[in-house]
Amino acid sequence: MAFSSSFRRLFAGANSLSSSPSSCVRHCSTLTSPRLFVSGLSRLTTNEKLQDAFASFGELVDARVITDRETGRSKGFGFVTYATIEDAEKAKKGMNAKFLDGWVIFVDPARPREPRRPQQETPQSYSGSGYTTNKTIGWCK
DNA sequence: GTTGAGCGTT
Repeated sequence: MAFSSSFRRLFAGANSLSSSPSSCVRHCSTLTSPRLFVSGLSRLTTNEKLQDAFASFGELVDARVITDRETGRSKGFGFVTYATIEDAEKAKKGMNAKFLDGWVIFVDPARPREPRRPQQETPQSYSGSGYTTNKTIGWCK
């Protein structure tokens, strides 16, 4: 059978074509911070509601709805902080585009707030020989 | 009562 050889070549070509140099994207959507930004909240949603809605995904360290100081009402978004990043990831995937108080809420990784003044210790852990220990977060299973 | 796409307080 002379067909098998041409088939083999076609398959080999297709296989080599499937390798793209810019396709270095890993299926790893791990967050870099256990802090989540929740938007789309109802103006009636309060901290307890937010906490109650997100508590079932992991250990919730903090959950607060941002309220305007002048009016005392919710600004329509809030922040939730989990004990671990995995829980935050689970909550993000589990609560994103879901309903809360009749509104569709969106969960996204919170942006790192501006560098605060030198009050908190700077854990610049050195390895001993002048090299910084890179404690990169990103457990990819 | 207030219907918006928005990243905050010690």
